[in-house]
Amino acid sequence: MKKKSTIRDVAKKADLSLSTVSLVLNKKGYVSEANRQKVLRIIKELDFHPQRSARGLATQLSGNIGFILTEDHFSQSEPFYTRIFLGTEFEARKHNHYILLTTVGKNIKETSEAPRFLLEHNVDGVIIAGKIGSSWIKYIKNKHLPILLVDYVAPKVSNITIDNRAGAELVVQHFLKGGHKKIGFIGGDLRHPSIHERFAQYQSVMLAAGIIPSEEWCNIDQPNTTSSDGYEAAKKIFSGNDNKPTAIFAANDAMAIGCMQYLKEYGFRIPKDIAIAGFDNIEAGLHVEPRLTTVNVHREEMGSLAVRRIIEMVKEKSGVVTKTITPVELVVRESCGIKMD
Amino acid sequence: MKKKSTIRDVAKKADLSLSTVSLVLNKKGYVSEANRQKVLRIIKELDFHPQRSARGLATQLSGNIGFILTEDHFSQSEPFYTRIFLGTEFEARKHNHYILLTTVGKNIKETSEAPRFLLEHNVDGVIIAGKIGSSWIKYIKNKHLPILLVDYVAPKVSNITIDNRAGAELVVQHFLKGGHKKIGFIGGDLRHPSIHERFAQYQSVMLAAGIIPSEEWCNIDQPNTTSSDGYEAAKKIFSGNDNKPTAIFAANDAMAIGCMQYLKEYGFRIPKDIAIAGFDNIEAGLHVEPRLTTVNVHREEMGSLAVRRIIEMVKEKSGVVTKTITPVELVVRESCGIKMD
DNA sequence: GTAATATGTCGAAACGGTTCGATATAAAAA
DNA sequence: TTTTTATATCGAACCGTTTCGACATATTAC
Repeated sequence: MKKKSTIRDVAKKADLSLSTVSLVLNKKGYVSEANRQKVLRIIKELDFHPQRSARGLATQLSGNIGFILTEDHFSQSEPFYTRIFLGTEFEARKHNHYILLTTVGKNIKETSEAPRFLLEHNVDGVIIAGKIGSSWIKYIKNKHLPILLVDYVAPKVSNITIDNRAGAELVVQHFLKGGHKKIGFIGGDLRHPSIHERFAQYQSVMLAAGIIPSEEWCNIDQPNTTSSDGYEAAKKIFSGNDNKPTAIFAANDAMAIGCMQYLKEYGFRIPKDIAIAGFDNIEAGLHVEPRLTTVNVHREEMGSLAVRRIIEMVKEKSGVVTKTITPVELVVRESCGIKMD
Repeated sequence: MKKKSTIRDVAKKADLSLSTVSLVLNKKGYVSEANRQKVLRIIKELDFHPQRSARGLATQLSGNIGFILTEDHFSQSEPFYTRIFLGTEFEARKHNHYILLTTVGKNIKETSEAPRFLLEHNVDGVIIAGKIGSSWIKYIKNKHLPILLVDYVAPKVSNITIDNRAGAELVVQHFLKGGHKKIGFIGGDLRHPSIHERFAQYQSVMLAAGIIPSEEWCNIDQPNTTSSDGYEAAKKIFSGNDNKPTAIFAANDAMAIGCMQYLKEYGFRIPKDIAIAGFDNIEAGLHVEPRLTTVNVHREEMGSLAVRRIIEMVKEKSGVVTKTITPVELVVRESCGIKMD
């Protein structure tokens, strides 16, 4: 029907200048309380919303935040990073920002072009979730854009990570409390810091408990951390090997589920013969039989934390590198056969 | 290091006016081939990229496309719509557009506020994936924005849908060819047009084959179409009922998988005792034992189709309502125990 | 009582593009 | 040859906001 209203319409109707209205809009400078109320009222009346592009042009800020995911991370059937994205989306709304999601190849050469939002200076900062090639990080740094890594680390870059060590410790202690000694670990892609930390902490807790973890209980050679990697890892450990573990700590839930699949097919009873626990607390862990004991990770919260942090970084421009660790907790279900007390 | 270059820098270096450079940029009007080449070369040299906000302000177009998903659709563990989103993202890149993803409550009242991109006129068109309350559609229409529904229908709104009837027919025919007569259907949320069509076509193919589908073979009362709904539906059909079907066509893969879970737990052998097929061809169908026969849906393609279509709609402004149906194909795996020939 | 400071308002200049005539020349039609 | 039409280039206005500096008034300090 009627045309979009602009700040001019508001100013005219309020019998004030553009500047004053703008000051109200941005909560800046001095405006008398009476006029501020008047302006606010008229803005409501006209259903006025400042136009993004105009504001962007004037401030040289887009109000957008780039969210980069590698293609393989996005395509994973279990939406781990997607959940983090969702968290960013919610939080961004509150701060009147938009998230621009894009996927890229692992390294910059693999893809024909960089995300357009980088080329067009259409984001004020970039959040990267999960493992990514360092070439990308270098490239973005070069554009002088704030970067924040989520569930990944790189030198001199701010990040938000999971308390993997605490999580691993909770799992191993839980097994120990249940009387297990021969606790194994399955994992893949140890170059991912999260996986690496989980493994490292598994080892040190075992040693601290006076148990030397046997190599026969473990398999960390899988290329990835999907459920089929878990299946393969289980095969390696449980086929033709006398020194079998009685419990398995999987690097993540997907692998745990693949592992369970193998065990069930080959007649092992869970948790009676083999206890098992994962990490991440993905949905699917609720739908397996028995339900999977795991470590809960606050994915949405990591996302919203990331947004708050990156907005700060955009404002500050100081370039201080911050490292934030988000807590985890043990979620005990039936796959371990151990009661909480 | 150096500042972002602007169209002015390009013009100066090329010894041409702003207008001419702009014409080259937008492939409009007349520009001599020599000058066009010169401009293009200098753009490369200066690594110039027109700034989004400036262009947006001038054209009154944002270059953004809104992608709306209801919260429950997004949160589903199986990323059906997420895949469609991915398709839109890829396609949008090619057309130099961005996708703004947002989630909303089922109906407009449930959520405190409309997506900001609607308020701020920060999108040129809106893609809605999956079922959504009609209040939303009305609201967006009111903003005079082009709308395109994907995997959903509403009166007087353009859409892109799946050829559900063809898919259902393929499945039922496949069962019939395998000698099955007592073919059941499980489903939920029949108000979703896709589910409804699958069920309707199941019925009509059965009738056409001279079989009256017994109610005892079917369960369509589940509230949703998740795997636990599938589990429940299977329980209804297979517990305490003599007239059991020998084959089950599930409204989607998630339900099929839930159904398989029930059957396995209660000692039915798949496909020997019960054959089963789903719809959607989700990843998880590959990871169940036996692997799930299903109907493949081109999700990414639906997404890219959607983007192309909505961009056309933005350009045309004609408001012609179009309905596009995307094809499907049968994917035969082991869960039916029927060979292809 | 005057100088310094805090508060309130506004005009005008950006920000970086697009696009509408106006103008000039070359090619085609009369 | 003159008139029309197609091709090429440009200047200037415009899109809707923010923000700087100027100005005016009210308050406080000295």
